[in-house]
Amino acid sequence: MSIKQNIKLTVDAVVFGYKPKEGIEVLLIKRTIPPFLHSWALPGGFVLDDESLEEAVTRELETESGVRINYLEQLYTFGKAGRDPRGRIVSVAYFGLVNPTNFKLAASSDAEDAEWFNIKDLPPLAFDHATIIDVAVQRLRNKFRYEPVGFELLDKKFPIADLEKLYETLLDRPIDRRNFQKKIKHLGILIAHNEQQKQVSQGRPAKLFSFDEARYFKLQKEGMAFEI
Amino acid sequence: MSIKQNIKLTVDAVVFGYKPKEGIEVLLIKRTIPPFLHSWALPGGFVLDDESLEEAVTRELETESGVRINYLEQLYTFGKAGRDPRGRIVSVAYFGLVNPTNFKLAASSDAEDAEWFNIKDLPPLAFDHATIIDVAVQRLRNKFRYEPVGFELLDKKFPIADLEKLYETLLDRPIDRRNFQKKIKHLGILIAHNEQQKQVSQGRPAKLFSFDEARYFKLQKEGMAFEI
DNA sequence: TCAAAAGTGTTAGTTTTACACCCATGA
DNA sequence: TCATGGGTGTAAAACTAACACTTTTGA
Repeated sequence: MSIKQNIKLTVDAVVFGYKPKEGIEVLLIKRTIPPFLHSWALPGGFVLDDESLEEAVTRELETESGVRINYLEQLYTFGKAGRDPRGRIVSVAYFGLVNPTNFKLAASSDAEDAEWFNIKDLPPLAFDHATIIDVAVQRLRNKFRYEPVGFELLDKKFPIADLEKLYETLLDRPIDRRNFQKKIKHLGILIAHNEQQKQVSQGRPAKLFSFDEARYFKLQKEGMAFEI
Repeated sequence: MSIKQNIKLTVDAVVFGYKPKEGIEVLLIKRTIPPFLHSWALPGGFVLDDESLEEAVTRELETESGVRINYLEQLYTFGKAGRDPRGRIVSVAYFGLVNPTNFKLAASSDAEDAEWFNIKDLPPLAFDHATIIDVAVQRLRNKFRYEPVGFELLDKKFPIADLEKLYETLLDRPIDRRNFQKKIKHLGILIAHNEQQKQVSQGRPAKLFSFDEARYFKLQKEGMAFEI
């Protein structure tokens, strides 16, 4: 190839987790190499010559934080000159969802530390990672308006109130419990179980539901309009 | 920078035009250099070291086809190894909309020819450009469900039927004229003019409308739910 | 028996859908 | 005067929004 081009390519992952008690969190790692040594940053790194972009993100996520993820979509490519002090570096950012209770975070060789941070309370970040997270948060906040959301974020079986809280968090306003249930049940994505939540706090124990995966993924693919 | 990485970065543009009579068309150029010499392909090319991705697409579009565009959004980044026979080349694809009647296509130095092709009738394409166009068409087909569409595609002043035909093309089914008008007028994005369409064919001449740009761009930013 | 959270229906208002006749123009 | 396409309203049905009392449990 005769082209002279001095651009390097990286990938970064914005992985969101949801805890009904805490809200929406994002996975950050603490850098062990300059630039931005010891700063918090998104997991990510250089793409190898023979791996796909998806393989690169998955690999970096696993080696830097121990998180193995099954939902990842491409978010946006950030390519402004000057976004990295080392030179011209273009980064393809990915957007992931996980249930954080399924993992023990394991900072490994490439990262000093890996932690969940509430998106309302982020530390100073390396590079333009704050911007990338902003874009990802917007994407998340739009996503649930045209596809179902929750499968990757909640436990396998969950009380309907957890799903409702997720939607309240995304909408950033209270939702009427009865109308929400009508709407969600009408979508047909929930399966009711004859089990009740083990008591964690006071009050009447809630019935548990899970997602009807076939219908959930069908709606995810086809799209829908969710308005509440 | 110590990293050894042998990946090159290109940009490609999927520019859609709309002609009420013909439907939705995409701008293609005929290649003057190998690989895929003389094949039809998307306008695009290598990113220069000191330009942003947007600058790169705009430049390539203008030099290859003479199209100067004012609506461009990033579409997706295609990075599978093997998508380009010259080596590992990652391409950031952009999505653009123009009114094709505003331009004379001018194939220049870098392209043998530049032409509009109906998206239902594409020639064989270079690289993975057919896939890229597929992704762009999906994007276009989703776009009008959550933002207004038409401003970049139609004439400044247009009969409401042109807008309706655009939506029918995107939805790929007929729309009730009266309900469509109610819906669109209710959005408040149209300004009625006291002018009538110059006769092009038979029948009663239509009133002309234009977009209320302030309101149009407000809805575009905020999003909306369009269902008809 | 009290406090906490879950379960559950009805009504008014709004939105959506389906549907057909008359009007202005050029041929 | 005919053919073509444009302009326009109403009624039934579906959906959305607002609202409060009862039940189950643990403390």
